[in-house]
Amino acid sequence: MLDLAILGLLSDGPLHGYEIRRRLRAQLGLIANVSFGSLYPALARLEKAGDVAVIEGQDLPVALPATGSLSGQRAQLRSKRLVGTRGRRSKKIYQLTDKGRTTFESLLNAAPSNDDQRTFGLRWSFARFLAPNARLALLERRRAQLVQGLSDGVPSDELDPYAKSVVDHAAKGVERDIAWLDELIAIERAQQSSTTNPPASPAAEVSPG
Amino acid sequence: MLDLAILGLLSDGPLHGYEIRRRLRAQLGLIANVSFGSLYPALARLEKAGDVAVIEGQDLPVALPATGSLSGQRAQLRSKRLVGTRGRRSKKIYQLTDKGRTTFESLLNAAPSNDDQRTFGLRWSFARFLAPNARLALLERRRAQLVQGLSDGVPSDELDPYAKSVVDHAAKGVERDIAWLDELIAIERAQQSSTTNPPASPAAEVSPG
DNA sequence: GTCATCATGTAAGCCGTTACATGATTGC
DNA sequence: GCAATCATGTAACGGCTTACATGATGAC
Repeated sequence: MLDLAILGLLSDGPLHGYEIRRRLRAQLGLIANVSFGSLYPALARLEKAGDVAVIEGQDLPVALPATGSLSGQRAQLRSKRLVGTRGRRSKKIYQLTDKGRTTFESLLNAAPSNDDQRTFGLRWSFARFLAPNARLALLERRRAQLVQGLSDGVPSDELDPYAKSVVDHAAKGVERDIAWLDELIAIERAQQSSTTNPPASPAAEVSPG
Repeated sequence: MLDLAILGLLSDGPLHGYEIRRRLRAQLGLIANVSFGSLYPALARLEKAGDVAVIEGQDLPVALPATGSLSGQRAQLRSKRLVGTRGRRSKKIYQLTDKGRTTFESLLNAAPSNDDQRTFGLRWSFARFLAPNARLALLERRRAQLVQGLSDGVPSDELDPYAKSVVDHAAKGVERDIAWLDELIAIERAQQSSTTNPPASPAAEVSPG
């Protein structure tokens, strides 16, 4: 899931870790507060897998002026100490590779699993990268899940007032979600039919919001 | 969190694991699908900690009466087989201990942490076990969190339509949650003032739903 | 020259999952 | 008698968090 989010954000252009996190909170309020302890390892993993590649921060000299001094000045030593051992400490800007783009698409499409309960919002945020029919499929799958969940657990009565208020409120929320999905489905359908058999009106850029 | 849910459910009377899970889905749709792989270990842990105690299933003969029944013999043998080694295989009915009751209350009250983002619904389900002022505090803390979250991440524009639709829908959901909390707060306030200084009208049993 | 913020990382651990393994009960 | 369901558990593992540790940059 984190991978999906990272690859998705990088689809719009190179970013460094810190910035990725910032956007994660800002744009996808859902995943708010992904900690560095999971973000950086995830980036390292993705790099190792060849899905992303580092392009060293441009604002730092890319080609290090290889200092000939063996001992060197203390200040210099401290700032460069790590270069030989594990890489420099500065912005590491990540960029999607071709493989990464492929990975992203398969992550985005594939998901009959039940975890798209949480990842639906994330997926839909990246819906522009999906084919129109995949978009519709995603929406309808999600809708079915919600309907299912509603019919499943609704005894509601014979709960004490507090518990009941929670259940009822949650149910109302799910109903709203379904209504929202119905809007989105309608929009998608309209768009699809308008592009497949080009009618009179252009109707460009229909907003799903 | 699972502990809280378990202890809360057991506050209404003894239950066995399977039933706890059933109620978890039914009553608290939130935690739906807690797996056995986490439920049973949790119960074991709680038992070890002395928060719950096992009362062997009453529907099974505790003192096994030597039935003359033929088919019963095999079944009895089989069910007894493990008694010496690891305990019998049958319903294990759990019951809250006094310590468990205390643990439950502290779990329910204590939580300045950020995880009550997810646990709020659970907590409120058990609000009847909270003192009136603790109930109000819980509601107001939750409200503050939601308001905070709303003001935090709302650039909203300059996102593509799909991402925007997600963000906007989420924001609307949060607003609805806040409105709901406001209702609950009003109800609590009314109840509190009506019980502290008893006015004319009884106004018994105000439903928060 | 020091403080806040930006920036990257490691280590330990929690909480939960899936997959596996087994036994008991009930209905047909 | 056999299948479905009820019922309990273990093992392996995964993802994310907190806490820790470090370094660079810019503002004042």
